Amino acid sequence: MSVIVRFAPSPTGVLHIGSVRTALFNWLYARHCSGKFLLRIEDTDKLRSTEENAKAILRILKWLQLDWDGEPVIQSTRIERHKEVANKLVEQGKAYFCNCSPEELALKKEAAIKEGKSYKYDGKCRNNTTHYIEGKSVIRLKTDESGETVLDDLVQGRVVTENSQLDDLVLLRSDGTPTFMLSVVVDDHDMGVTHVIRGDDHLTNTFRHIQIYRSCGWDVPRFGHIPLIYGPDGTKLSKRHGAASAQDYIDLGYLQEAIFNYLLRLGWSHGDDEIISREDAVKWFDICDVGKSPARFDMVKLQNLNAHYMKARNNESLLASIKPFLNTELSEMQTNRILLGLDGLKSRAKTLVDLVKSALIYVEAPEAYDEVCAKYLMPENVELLKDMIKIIQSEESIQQDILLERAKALANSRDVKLVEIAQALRSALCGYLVSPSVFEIIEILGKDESIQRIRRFIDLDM
RNA sequence: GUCUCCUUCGUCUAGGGGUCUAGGACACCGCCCUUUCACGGCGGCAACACGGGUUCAAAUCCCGUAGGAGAUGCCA
Repeated sequence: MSVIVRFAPSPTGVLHIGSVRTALFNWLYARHCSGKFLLRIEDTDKLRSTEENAKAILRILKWLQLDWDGEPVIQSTRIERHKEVANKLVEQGKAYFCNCSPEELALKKEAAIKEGKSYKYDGKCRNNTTHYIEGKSVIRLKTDESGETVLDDLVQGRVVTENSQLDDLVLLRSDGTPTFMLSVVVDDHDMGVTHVIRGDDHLTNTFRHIQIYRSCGWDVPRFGHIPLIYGPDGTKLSKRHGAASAQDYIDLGYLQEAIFNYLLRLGWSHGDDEIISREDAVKWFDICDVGKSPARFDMVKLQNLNAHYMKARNNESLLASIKPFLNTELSEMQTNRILLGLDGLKSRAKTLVDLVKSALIYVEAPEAYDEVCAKYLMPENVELLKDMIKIIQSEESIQQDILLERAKALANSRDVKLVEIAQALRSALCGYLVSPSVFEIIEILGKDESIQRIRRFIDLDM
């Protein structure tokens, strides 16, 4: 039997980073098994679903290179089919019309809570031969009242629930629309899904889903409930923790391969391997190896991985990734300077945002200077800078090694440390005191631009 | 409240009865490299939630306890 999995996000909001991991695990499992990875957009909540959200989901999956098979299934187009299944269950006596009003049920629930009892629908309409009332009736499933339902979960292991815990869930709402419980089961069945890999928050729902499968007489797929991702405080990762959506991480300047690797290692591992390529991930991944315990999201570790993957990228592709973060178009000269400077820049950055900030030295002269730079405007430092201007002017080649040697000689003759000259130059060239090698920067900027920046700095009144 | 699940360094994890004086990675600390800061190299700190069993032997199996999380919708 070939494996068919699916990712079924609802476009009611932005794509959560936890959902991305669910998508990733589904994709990996499908590719590992040479199976199919299907996509279904669960847009039945028409009030909250938007076209933009749906598009954003597809865009992010593409960005992460999680390619899906076939066309995405749009759940809202399948409502008639869902209704058909619900009505058939009524005909077969496996479901029934319930005319209890939401208000009535809310009261019962409130009363139950007051008494400290657990609430579940009391099945008032279950044995009535109630007739359908337009706009009022819902269809409820006749859930097994006794016995137990066993779930042999691929991740969580064997989980058993007493059927008495389950109540008669709503299949079709009073407005005639299907609930998630119904839709998800019907669609998974119709799409031929063999393995349902989803977040752990669905685990208890699964017992209800199994009831529906059985009532319909359908094969129950295998389930794998992956643990949720927590924030640093150990509760479900959310907006409150800062970045929670996939787009947030893109905007923060994380590379696709870093997010892939990070999410992969959250709850899954392969011996001592930390840096794992897509190919190896596909080769090694198995849903059974996913851990049962939830993991906390660690931004710092993501940053470390991101730094690694930035260093691993070639400069052309890094430049392409940086461009969306720049608010100006680059001239050819600026582009070339950045390309040359990227080696020195990328080992110093954690994110693309960092990288862009530091790359600005190759785009334009400093707009402002850090206060600490003022120190290098003292007369003796200005003298050093003037000497450096002479050196830069006189050298035929301003190759960084040569400049370094000349600067060392200058330091010697003036009886100062090289660091004094370097920091003075850095102030002039960058406007701050942390950067790649100043001699490299001079080489890349060229004689004219370098001298111009130094002169401008010397003339400053700080 | 009820149901379900989870618990190894700060974090992600390896481990599945003896090879565990518990391994790796991130973070942190120190040293080296060094024109700054990074990178890189070397080293260090640091964990089996607790209590009972089972066993010659338990991080590993069982039972409790504690803590945490999720579910408990005519949301998905």
